[in-house]
Amino acid sequence: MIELDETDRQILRALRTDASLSAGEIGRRLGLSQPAAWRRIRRLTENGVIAGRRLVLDREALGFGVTVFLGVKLATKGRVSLDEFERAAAAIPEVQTIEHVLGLYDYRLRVVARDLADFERILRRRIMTLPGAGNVEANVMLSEERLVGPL
Amino acid sequence: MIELDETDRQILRALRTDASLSAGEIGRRLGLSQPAAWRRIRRLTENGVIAGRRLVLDREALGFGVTVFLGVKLATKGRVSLDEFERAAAAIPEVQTIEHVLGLYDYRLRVVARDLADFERILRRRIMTLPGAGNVEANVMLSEERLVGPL
DNA sequence: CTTGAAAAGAACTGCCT
DNA sequence: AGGCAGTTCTTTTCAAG
Repeated sequence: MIELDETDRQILRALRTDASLSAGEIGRRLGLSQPAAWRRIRRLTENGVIAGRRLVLDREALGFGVTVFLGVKLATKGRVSLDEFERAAAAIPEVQTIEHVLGLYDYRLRVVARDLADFERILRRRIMTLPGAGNVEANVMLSEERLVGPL
Repeated sequence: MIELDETDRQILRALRTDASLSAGEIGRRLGLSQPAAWRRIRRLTENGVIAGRRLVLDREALGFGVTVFLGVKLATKGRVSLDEFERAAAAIPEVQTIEHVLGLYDYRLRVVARDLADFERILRRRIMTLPGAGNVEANVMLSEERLVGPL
């Protein structure tokens, strides 16, 4: 675990909302010089606190109107079947994330589809046929609020 | 829905993995000039396909070793209680995302905590006391694979 | 830590095919 | 739509306090 001071936290708070902010702009907001802010950002990147910068795409604009969360309980669980399941799930283009979890389910999948008819096709042809897949439970996303989380 | 050609898709594929790539670098990879790539990126941003650029933070490096997915079924559901629930949930710092879903649950929450003891504190003190919260089901994240999804 | 300056690179503009 | 040339701005590094 890496120790951060309050200034580092403020930098991360600003950047996680908008990663396109320049070091100069960050510095202006926090009362730091441009090089000071830049050095801190570089340090946070080097020590791994900043793991990357990603584009946020508008799924609706891309024609994916439906997002579904799947909870999958495997029928048979050996180490081999976990790897097998993950590889097969990762090969489905509509699957956005694969989370291995402990609890009622074994895996949580985030799946996008053009519409519900498209989702049904994916569910029947791709998800239900995943190796080892037992019970599958689905929740259709109505709205999402992306918060930032603690810092 | 916005129509994209194959070049636009290639640009998005490159940027969604690493949003810090410059227009020039993108152009080099696709055999486009820097202004051509830049104009396409601007167009994608203006028409809303690119919704933003976000930092990816390493939660472990920040001292949050535990991520838990909660499925929450509300006890009473009126429009008022949905808003109330969302506002109260959003006020919990450890809550990273709030998804309103249709299915077995009403809400899915992504929660981070320093460790399991910390999570128990959050669950008992903050989650269980959310207005309208009925059944709460939890899945502890073991590992996560972030894929990109279709394009 | 700061300021200032300089070099490199990226962003942006206008004009051309 | 794309390319080329040029301008402006930011990033990045360095020197010095």
